[in-house]
Amino acid sequence: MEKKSSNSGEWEKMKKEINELMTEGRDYAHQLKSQLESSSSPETREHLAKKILESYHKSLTIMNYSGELDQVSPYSYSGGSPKSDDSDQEPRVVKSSKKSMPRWTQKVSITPGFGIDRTLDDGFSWRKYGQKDILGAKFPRGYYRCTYRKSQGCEATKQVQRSDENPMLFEISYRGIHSCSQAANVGSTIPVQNLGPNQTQEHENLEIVKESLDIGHHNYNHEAHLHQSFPYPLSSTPNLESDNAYMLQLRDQNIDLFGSRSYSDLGTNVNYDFMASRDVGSASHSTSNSPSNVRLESPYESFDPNHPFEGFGRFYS
DNA sequence: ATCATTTGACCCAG
DNA sequence: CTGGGTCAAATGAT
Repeated sequence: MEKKSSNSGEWEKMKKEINELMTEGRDYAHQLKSQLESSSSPETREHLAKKILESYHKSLTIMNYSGELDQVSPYSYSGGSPKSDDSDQEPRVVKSSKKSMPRWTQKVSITPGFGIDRTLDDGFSWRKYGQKDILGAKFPRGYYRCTYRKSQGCEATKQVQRSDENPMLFEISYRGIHSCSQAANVGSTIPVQNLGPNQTQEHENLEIVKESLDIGHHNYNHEAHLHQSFPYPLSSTPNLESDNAYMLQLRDQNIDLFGSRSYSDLGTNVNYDFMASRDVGSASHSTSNSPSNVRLESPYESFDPNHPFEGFGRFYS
């Protein structure tokens, strides 16, 4: 299998990223191990566990995507039903430079009260630059680009589209690889400590969801509580279950990851679309800067208990 | 004042 | 021409 020559650049970059991510994950794991031995605060441990998970998640994303470059295998897995998934309605047409960027889709379902943050928060900071009504779709599509596009020339973008059927399902399609410093440092969602230059990240995370959720204007009838707009408790709240649960989850995922299932925590469904080729200008930096999250409380805590999400029962284990 | 989001206009590929 | 993606001025938030 030969890959396009133009892919090699991407490949090298991804390789490097994966390497960094895995190394980082290992380091965090080590830290966590020692933290466990010495009775440290549960927050610290949780934090570490989260970082590890993020590292894994990211590297897997990259790996899976890069796999598409090598071999054309429609990598797709769902967190619940292994049914026809490959049939994504995505234009797999590549042509111009811009559209030839690597692209893959991730289906994310949020669950009230659980790991939404991690599901929607991919660890990168995004800035919204547009929103469009899409033909046939109830909800508009949000367009985001890397916050550091200007400063670092990072061309990564993503689109967030809420599912018609399931308002809690989001289809997030990514385009391009991050070339910004974020790429080198995955663990961006830090519960405590605020070291980042700007704390845009937590905003982004929230906004993304908020927007996407808030855009029911299309089929808004007087019937529903207009102001409701799905105030899920999302955010990058580190409000994870407990250390133990989290650790178990972590272990579970590890198994899955290297087993056959892979990341299937919250119904996260990743759909990788191959094709790509277009070197992303700058090489990846390796700044030690860490965008952080200072979110400790969720502004969307006040969601309606009236409307249960039973219809979406399949999300969380 | 700065930076992010909103939103209609604009661009362009199909 | 149409629809999807992006731009950029206005607006909003901090």
